Parts: sequence; C-alpha cells; structure tokens
Amino acid sequence: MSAPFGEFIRQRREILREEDPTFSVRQVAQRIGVEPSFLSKVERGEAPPPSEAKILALAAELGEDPDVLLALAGKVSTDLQEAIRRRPELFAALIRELRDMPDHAVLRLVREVRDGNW
Amino acid sequence: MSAPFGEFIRQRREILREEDPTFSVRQVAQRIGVEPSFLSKVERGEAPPPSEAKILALAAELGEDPDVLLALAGKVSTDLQEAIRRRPELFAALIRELRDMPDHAVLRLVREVRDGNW
DNA sequence: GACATCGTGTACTAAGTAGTACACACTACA
DNA sequence: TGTAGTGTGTACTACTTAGTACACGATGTC
Repeated sequence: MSAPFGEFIRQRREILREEDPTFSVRQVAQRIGVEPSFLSKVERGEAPPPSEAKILALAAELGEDPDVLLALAGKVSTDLQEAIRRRPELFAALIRELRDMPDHAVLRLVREVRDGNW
Repeated sequence: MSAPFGEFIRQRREILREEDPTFSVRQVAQRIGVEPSFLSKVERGEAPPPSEAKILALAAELGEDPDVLLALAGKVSTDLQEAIRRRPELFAALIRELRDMPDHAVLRLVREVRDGNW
C-alpha cells in the first residue's frame, strides 16, 4: 500500500526546506490551514489525502501543478468535472477516444486547439 | 431545490411503463438491486442519487446514456476520471481549452480524432 | 537549564454516503 | 372478499470523509 500523494509532498517539502526552514510540517500545515498532526499523517500515508481545497493550497505552497497533486490524491478537479457534466456525451466520447493515444498525439491536439488551426 | 436526476428517471420510467407494466418502482428497484422505498425517494429527490454502479444499472434498464445519467446525478464516470488522472496536465489543458467552445466545435474535434484525420 | 520548535501518537467527532428493513394505506381483479 | 401488487413514510445503520485537540518525547539554542 504505497501512498504516492503523501510520499510526493513530503519529498517536495523537504527539498524546499533545505533552502527555507519555514517548510516544516508545522508551518506548512498552518499555512494551508490544517493541524500539524494531520499533515504528518497525510505525508506518511496514515491518513488519506485531504480535501481538494487543501490540496490546492498545498500545490500553491509547494509550487506544484494542482492537477498533478489532485491526480496523485486520486481526485479530479471539480472545475474539470463540471465541464464534463455540462456536456457529458461530447466529453465522454473525446476522453475515451484519447485515452489510449500516446502523449505526443494528445499534446499535439491540445496545441492545435489552443492555436485554433484545426 | 429541483432534483433533476430523480425527476428525469421518474419521467423515463413512467413512459416505459405505458408499454410495459414491469416498469414499476418496485420491479425496477429489484432489477437494479435496491429497495423500492429507496428508489422512490431518489425519484422524488428525497434521497440523493445512488452510487455510480446503481446509476449504470438504471441507465441500462431505462435505455439511457450512462454518462448523461451520471451527469444529472452530479457525477463523472470513474473510468473518465481515471483517464484524466493518468495524464492530468494534458487532459486538464485540453478540457479547459474546450470548455468555452460551442458544441459543434467540440463535436467536430471528436469526429476528427475518431477518424484519424487531424 | 529553561524555552522554543519539531514530528508524531492517541482519541475523538460532525457530516455525508449509500443504502436496508418494515409497515402502512391504496388499487385492481378474480 | 381476499390476495397481489403499488408507492411511500419512518427508523435505523455501517462506512467514509475530513478533519480537530491535545499530549508526548526528542532536538536545538540562548
């Protein structure tokens, strides 16, 4: 039972701490608005990942991509979920179509949509 | 406080019932594996929508699109969520890019990806 | 040697999720 | 007139989520 979320944030926090001692469990916990013991447990995988709101605060604190942290926590951002729920057939079809395609193909698609040439 | 999910399935069930009397609350409930009183409450919005598994069974039973029913229930299929979680940056970027585009644009994209010409 | 800070162990909780179990009153029909 | 089927009200429960509160011993530091 590895706890990828906890391991990841502990590692990131310790790295930041080498440069800045305010990245202790206690102080980071306080900045994101949880009890130190809770963050400690989360990092060690003894407690499940916190709520989306706390994960977003943690992402900002650690300078990480919020969607990546949410993914490690087994979650998907509620704003993405809402976009899908608004047009379920369309987005379901698209995601299932892209699911098995290689990264570079999906990335190319993202770029082309962004640039408008498609 | 409208309960879109409940209202929708009640309407669909009653329509099917006009042709087939086995589409009663009790019998549908039994076929999808819940207590009749629970399905009754769900349809009247007195209980929140059931779990994803029951919603999928209900979709099959009523001949509706599972993703649409899940969306009405405020959920997103776990297999779509998993696809997103595997490549969070890519899918997050794509969905946010498409979020504000009109249906026809997204639909065209789905078709082009499906046909491979893009 | 007092004081601050550190990570963590233990105990607890309030709210939400996903239902079950059973009884009741009503309707159709044979 | 009994029997089968209908929808629904009430009461209850086990599990999960998302944490808090507080105490403890270790470490550093002045």
